[in-house]
Amino acid sequence: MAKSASFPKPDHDHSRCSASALRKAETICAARKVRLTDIRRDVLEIVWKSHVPVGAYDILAQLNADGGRTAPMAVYRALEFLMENGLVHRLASLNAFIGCAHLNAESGEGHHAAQFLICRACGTAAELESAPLTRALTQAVAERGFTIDSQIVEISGLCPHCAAL
Amino acid sequence: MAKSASFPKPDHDHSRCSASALRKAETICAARKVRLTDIRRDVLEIVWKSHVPVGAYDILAQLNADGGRTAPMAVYRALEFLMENGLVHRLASLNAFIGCAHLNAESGEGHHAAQFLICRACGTAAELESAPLTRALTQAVAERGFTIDSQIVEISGLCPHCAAL
DNA sequence: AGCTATAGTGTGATGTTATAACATATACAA
DNA sequence: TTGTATATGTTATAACATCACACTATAGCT
Ligand SMILES: [Zn+2]
Ligand SMILES: [Zn+2]
Ligand SMILES: [Zn+2]
Ligand SMILES: [Zn+2]
Repeated sequence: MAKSASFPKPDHDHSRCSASALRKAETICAARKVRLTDIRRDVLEIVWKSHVPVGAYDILAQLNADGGRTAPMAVYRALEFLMENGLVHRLASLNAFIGCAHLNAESGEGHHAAQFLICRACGTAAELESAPLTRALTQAVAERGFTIDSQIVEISGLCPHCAAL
Repeated sequence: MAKSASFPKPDHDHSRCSASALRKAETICAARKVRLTDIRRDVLEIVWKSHVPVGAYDILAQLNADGGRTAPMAVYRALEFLMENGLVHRLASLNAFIGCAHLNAESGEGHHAAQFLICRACGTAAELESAPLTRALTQAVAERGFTIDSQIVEISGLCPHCAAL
């Protein structure tokens, strides 16, 4: 398995991130035999416009930028689908959504546990995949006889790029 | 330092938890020279009615149960004060609030980092204080050059008592 | 093609959580 | 007492999320 990616650089070619994510999403949906409909694809595309988590109503506004009349419900339904299929994550501390950085067409799994680093300066959120952290967490929980269903780990602070300014 | 407390038992004498928390809160506020006013105390008392996190509007309803006219703002202001002074925590995954289980009149510190276990069956939330977890988290973050401001760790699942049923 | 079951979407209303803005009151110290 | 900072009251509104029900499109079958 690849080493965890570094924090997204402010000047990286993001069109590659976006295009790759969309391509993988198509593949994954085909493999899972679920339908990536227009609205779902549009929402996913908006979410992937950057590494900054975006609110449901922001997505809505972007969908309707050209005078459309999409309702909030449509956005939430699309997000629900995308989350079920592991294509986006929700950040509880921000009430916002971000594209999953660990798409893997091979894995049959839907949503997976994720940890996030969120920069207070640039707003960028990076998905963390730390085995030691997951291990420590699992262990600490198990020691207390608790059975884990789902976890939220969201760390706010300054990303290396913003700290260097 | 004491070993981390176990998950709150369904049948424990909760009036002790509550009374102790309120007493410590008085002490801490006195030490910090901040005012635990009536409304703040009332809100804290409501929060401590159980180990189940409570929503701001639930608190509001309880405050107004006798026909009062307290407004949402008052509750949010009280909660803000209580959080600043480390007396309650907010659970982002539930939009709800819970009394801090690690009150320590000695420590001059206000709010501290906390981790929570939340039972999906009984709703009880227990504050976790795991040094290894904190260490793993700090390390994983530092490795990526990220500077930590605040963290949210909320783990949902089944508590030992509910699992035993 | 035509039928049917299921999944997806449209629409309007409503529910829930949180904050803005400005007026008034209270505590405390000089 | 009188000023100043802190706390609260009040009204409105912002921001986030879901319900309920009607309608439409799609895929699979005959
Ligand atoms: Zn990118
Ligand atoms: Zn940054
Ligand atoms: Zn108790
Ligand atoms: Zn339980």
